Amino acid sequence: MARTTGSHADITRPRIRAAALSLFARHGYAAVSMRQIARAVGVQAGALYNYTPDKQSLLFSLLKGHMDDLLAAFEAERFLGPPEQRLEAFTRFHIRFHLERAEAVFISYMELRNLTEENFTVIEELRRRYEAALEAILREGRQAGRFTVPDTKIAALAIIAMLTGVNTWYRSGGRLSQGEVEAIYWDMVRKSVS
Amino acid sequence: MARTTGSHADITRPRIRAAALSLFARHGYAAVSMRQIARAVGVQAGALYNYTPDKQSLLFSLLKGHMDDLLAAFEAERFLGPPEQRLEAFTRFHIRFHLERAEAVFISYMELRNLTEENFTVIEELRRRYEAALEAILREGRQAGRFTVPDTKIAALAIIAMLTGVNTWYRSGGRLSQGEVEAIYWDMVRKSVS
DNA sequence: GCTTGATTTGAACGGGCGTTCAGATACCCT
DNA sequence: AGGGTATCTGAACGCCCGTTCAAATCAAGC
Repeated sequence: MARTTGSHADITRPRIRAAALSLFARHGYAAVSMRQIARAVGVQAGALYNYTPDKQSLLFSLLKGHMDDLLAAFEAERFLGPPEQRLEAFTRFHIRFHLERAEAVFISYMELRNLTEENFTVIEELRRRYEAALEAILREGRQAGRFTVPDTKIAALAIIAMLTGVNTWYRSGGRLSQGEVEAIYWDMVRKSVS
Repeated sequence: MARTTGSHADITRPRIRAAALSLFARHGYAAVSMRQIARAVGVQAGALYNYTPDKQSLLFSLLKGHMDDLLAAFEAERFLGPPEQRLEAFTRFHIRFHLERAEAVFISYMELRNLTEENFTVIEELRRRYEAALEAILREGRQAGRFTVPDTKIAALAIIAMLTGVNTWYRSGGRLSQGEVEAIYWDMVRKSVS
């Protein structure tokens, strides 16, 4: 009989994913070899191929997983109430979610060009869906006369770029707590669409 | 006597830099080989080493050149007048300058991690100087009672992240002209610090 | 405790990497 | 016309790459 419980795969697979995520974030996909990932896991390079058909699929799986997590977490939040409240919830959610997974966020932006065209299309569509969710909030706020936004599509992209920028400088234990950072950014976001 | 005018170096050097810039932007520093760069220039790989001691120096030179250009162009603008006017000038300058050199901007963000520690420090310091220039505008505007900014340091980073985000979606010939984009972003920046 | 299949090893494959350098080439100068 | 040097070629160096696969190892169920 096959071993179904407690098999090494249950342990090795996440360790490979974690090692690949960390190494890709630190050195870049192209600069990291399968042997380096294997070494980080404590295994020979050949063993990785029990878990991924190739290096490209490993990258794609990490990015796809990250985007799926993002959309799932977003939808689980169920933003309710008036537009201002929903925009604030989005702002705080975005900062919190992205700070919690800095490495995944990093490679999701940096390694897009290392995806095959087919894989890139998939990730881009998921990202587009997330952007559309923010744009919907802005559009409804504008229709309700609560927001003044010349172009909701661009405003959505601008806000996301601004918020994601937190990841480039925030370090926990620094001058500001995460809550303070959220408050500062919410202040700017709120005013920028008022 | 040495050939001093019309030497091939005057032609080859910029072609190497242009090819490297373009290839690094498209595929990433680590994924591009010296042989690929040479092929794009129409030369053998060995010839590149008449112009750069090694691949790392070539990358650093491109990034350093970009940052020097940025600071030189910024200082040449001589932002004058009241804080609002200077902030608007900064906003439009940033968008214009960055859209004009999308490839250099791209690698200046993406390839920082492929710099040696020493080279990274140099680029980081130049970037810090640019950020400080924006922060100075915000700080003076706040002191003059024209801006409401809870944290000028973070506001500067947030604004720069928002503005640089234009590069990820803007394509000339698209729905909006560059002037329209500048106007939309200036509207958001202005309000965000009001 | 043996069988069986999941998991891993370790070696090999062809190929590309960054860099070096002796020799060939091309062009300016006298 | 010929000398001299800036520039380039082409081959070579040792090394690492992604991937494959037969054989070894391991652990669960009988």
